[in-house]
Amino acid sequence: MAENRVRFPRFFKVFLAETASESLSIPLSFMEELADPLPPTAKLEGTGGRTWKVSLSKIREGAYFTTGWSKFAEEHNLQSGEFLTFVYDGHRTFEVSIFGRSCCKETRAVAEMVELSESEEVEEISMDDADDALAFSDDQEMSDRNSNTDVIANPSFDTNLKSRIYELLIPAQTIYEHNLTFGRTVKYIDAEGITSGERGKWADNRVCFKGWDRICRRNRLKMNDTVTCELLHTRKEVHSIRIHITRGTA
DNA sequence: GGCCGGTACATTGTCGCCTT
DNA sequence: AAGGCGACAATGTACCGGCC
Repeated sequence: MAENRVRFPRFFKVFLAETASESLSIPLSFMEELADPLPPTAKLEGTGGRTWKVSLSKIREGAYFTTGWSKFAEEHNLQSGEFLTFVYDGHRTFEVSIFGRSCCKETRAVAEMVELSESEEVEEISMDDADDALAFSDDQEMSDRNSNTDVIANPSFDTNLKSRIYELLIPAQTIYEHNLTFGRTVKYIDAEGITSGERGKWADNRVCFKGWDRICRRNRLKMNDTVTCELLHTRKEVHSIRIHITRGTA
């Protein structure tokens, strides 16, 4: 199935208007995939088949899409909380896919009208970029093939800032409900990029992951903020946790 | 026989203490 | 300061007995 395809390096970001409308940071862990020195520009290939030229800037140790990014964001009508995947061809082109809040891949800023049968479009979601970044649960995948309802495809749970900030506890109920398994590490994905955490060892086999303090700190979490942790998995094995933060009002 | 309330036990979430 | 792990409180569930 997917194993025969060329595996280009890829990363994904959650778009937040307040931090990413003018520029977008490229995850530090992705820097090793980029040429050194950094090329001055890159090409973004949108979901509608058009391309945008953007500047690549190195700020401190990180790289950013700068000039041209805001135009891309505007023309794709990017909204906070939407999920973007970037597939890098190894030269200068990033193929960008947009997953709206329905968790389905969306086509925006089209170059021309292209007739796409429903089955083709869904196939693209499940076979292409989504297989690494977004893993749909078996049940949800089936339902998404038949409808485009506004539901969250991946298991998720809510948490908030605890006194024990360096561990993230995965609720047993969530694990049980979705029959999930976990490896030795998990990737945390938030608006700032990707970081990873190792699994903690608890006597009663409950599941918790370290490195959560980095997420708490870089997102400046407060006690009244709600953090929705979306569990991205492949065949029920969770490989990443996507972080959505709802700021409290108190 | 079916329903309801009380109790016991199991499970889970959080926190504190000790070690590194 | 960070991490490991146990203690304990809170919550959920199963079981049992009494009543209608």
